[in-house]
Amino acid sequence: MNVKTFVIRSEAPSAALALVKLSLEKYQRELNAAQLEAVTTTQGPVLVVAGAGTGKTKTLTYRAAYLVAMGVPASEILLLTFTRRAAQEMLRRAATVGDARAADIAGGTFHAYANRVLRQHGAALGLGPNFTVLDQADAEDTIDYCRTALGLHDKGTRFPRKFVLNDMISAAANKQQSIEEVVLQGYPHFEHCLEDIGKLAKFYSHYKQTNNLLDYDDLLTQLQRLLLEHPAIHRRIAGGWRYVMVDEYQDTNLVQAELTKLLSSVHGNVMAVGDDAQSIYAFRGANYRNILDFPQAYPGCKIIKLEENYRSTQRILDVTNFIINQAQEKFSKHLYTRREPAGEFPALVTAPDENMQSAFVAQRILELREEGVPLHEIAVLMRNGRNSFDLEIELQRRKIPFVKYGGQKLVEAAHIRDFLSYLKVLHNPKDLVSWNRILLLLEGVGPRTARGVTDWIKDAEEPYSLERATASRKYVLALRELGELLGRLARPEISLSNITEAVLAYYLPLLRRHYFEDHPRREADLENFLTIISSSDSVESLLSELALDPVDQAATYERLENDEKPLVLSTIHSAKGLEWHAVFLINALDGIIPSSYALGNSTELDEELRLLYVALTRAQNLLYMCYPSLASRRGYDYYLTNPSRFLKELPGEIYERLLLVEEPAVNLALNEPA
DNA sequence: TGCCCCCCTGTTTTT
DNA sequence: CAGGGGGGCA
Repeated sequence: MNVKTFVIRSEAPSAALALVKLSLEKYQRELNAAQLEAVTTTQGPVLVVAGAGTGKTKTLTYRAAYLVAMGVPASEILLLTFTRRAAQEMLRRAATVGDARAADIAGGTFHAYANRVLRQHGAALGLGPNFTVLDQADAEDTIDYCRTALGLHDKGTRFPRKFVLNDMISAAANKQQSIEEVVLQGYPHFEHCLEDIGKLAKFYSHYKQTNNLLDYDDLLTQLQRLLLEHPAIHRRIAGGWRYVMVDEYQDTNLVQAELTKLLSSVHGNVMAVGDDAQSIYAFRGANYRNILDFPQAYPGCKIIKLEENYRSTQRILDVTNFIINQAQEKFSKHLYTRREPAGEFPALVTAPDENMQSAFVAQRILELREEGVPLHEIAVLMRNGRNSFDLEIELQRRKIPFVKYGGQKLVEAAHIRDFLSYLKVLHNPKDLVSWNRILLLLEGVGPRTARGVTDWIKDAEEPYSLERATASRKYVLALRELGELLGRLARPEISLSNITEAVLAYYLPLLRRHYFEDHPRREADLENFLTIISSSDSVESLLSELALDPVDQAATYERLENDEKPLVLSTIHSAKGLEWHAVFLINALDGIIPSSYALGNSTELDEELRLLYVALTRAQNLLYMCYPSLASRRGYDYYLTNPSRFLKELPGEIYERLLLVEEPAVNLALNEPA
């Protein structure tokens, strides 16, 4: 098909034109040719393939500012990004580039955007406006609840666990496949219970429908359904977006790709930005093919490549280019920089064991700080959240403040979820999963009793009159106390802070009993959590904020004692899009990166390689790739390890090796005058 | 029948 | 380190 573009000239007021001319000089001065082209190409579909550190964010930011300066109302621009943080940061910067109005551009994740639209138009699908969003842990609990309801819980031992079930159901939604296909392809060892899994998936779906619940995948698929099945609504919504921009397009899944198409279908002005070499979310249904297929999906699409790197030194790029070239699937970009000088060689650091690795990292960080590098300009990256435990202890010992991103989140910790369950029940008295959770905290109440009570709640007119739920006198007092508390707090005039205070007073004794061994730590967590959420103004907004934009600090969070901005610890996934002066990658071991789960499969192995690539390309000036040659399992039982297979082939002339040795006692003797 | 405690195992990454 | 399963006990 031949496609030409025909530009309809807008009759912009001349004042705006003058402004554009004026600022165009600024754009020409501050952007390179490819970036400028991406910024000023406003009509039709555009794909920007942007290598790591090539000014991707800058390009999007300037484009947003440019569009607004051209006179496009901010309310007609939609910017979809991977995290809400990224969107806010981008819009804030856009406002400083050109026009303060740029800050009013609608931005956020696909999920957050879907949430907004569905609250408004969900009625067309039979959704109430006050549906509850289930985060992953909620979804798992709900699935577990459904499993029990179907009586699949005591059918023997081989039934998948709740998080596996959730993965299956989610994969089916994200890849637009049937649950049977997913199980047969990805979980052949569960083929024998295919039928029960299918039954459960159906029941779960039905349960969500009748209880006004949406999980993450539903947010996307329901929005898709809304746009597909209701042309009038589709026209109105898509008609409102004159410009659609999608960041990190390589991490979109099929549904998101489809949504992009649907949302931009009226005006046809869509820009996708991404890097196929940085696709790291396949486990979530992301398909990096989306970005490769973009030109086919949007005939007439203009492709712009950004290849000049502004972030890293040449020596870092030499290593990262080599790394990514080991991929089975070849990438077409080759990053270069004009930065001078070439910088320090990236270092491969072999530590005798994990403690020494931590000691090295901590010591080197302190040295850098002495040299004037602020702590927050340094990051320690790891494959999974638990890889940093040893280092965290070392950092605490040396009083180095840090924040940790990724890994287990505060809102996923059992005690925080307990606490939130009270709020959820207040928000939605028919939330049986949350009821179940808080009932189980009562002394003497187990699954069976809890089940009886939730069965009663399901049809109860006054669900807070809990004492009517059971004939057994054993629990009546505890149930009455709980019911009265909730009944008192359910009034609309009670403020969120009053609610949290009362719930805390009620819950603390339960927490101490239930998590006796480590309750002080958990109490501290809870306190920390309450400070974080104190800015919310209602239970409803708090809950949906938490589901869609969870407090992204991990549960272990060192409070700062002074004003110094902390060192950053982060999983590689959470480090996406960020950069630091110095980057330490720790535990770069075979079996960790690449993960042992990916070893058997070259597609997954490639994703691990891209992940390593993402980690290393975060570094501006200094890069340390560390691994311990001896690791321990559960604190004893040491065994030898191998460094990541991806690092083995690195040519000797592009990096340097650092062998760690303990300061020999001899030196002390020599330094001391006899 | 239902609850509680101990032991075991293993979750990579996130909206 | 946390959650699930199994066994023991009321």
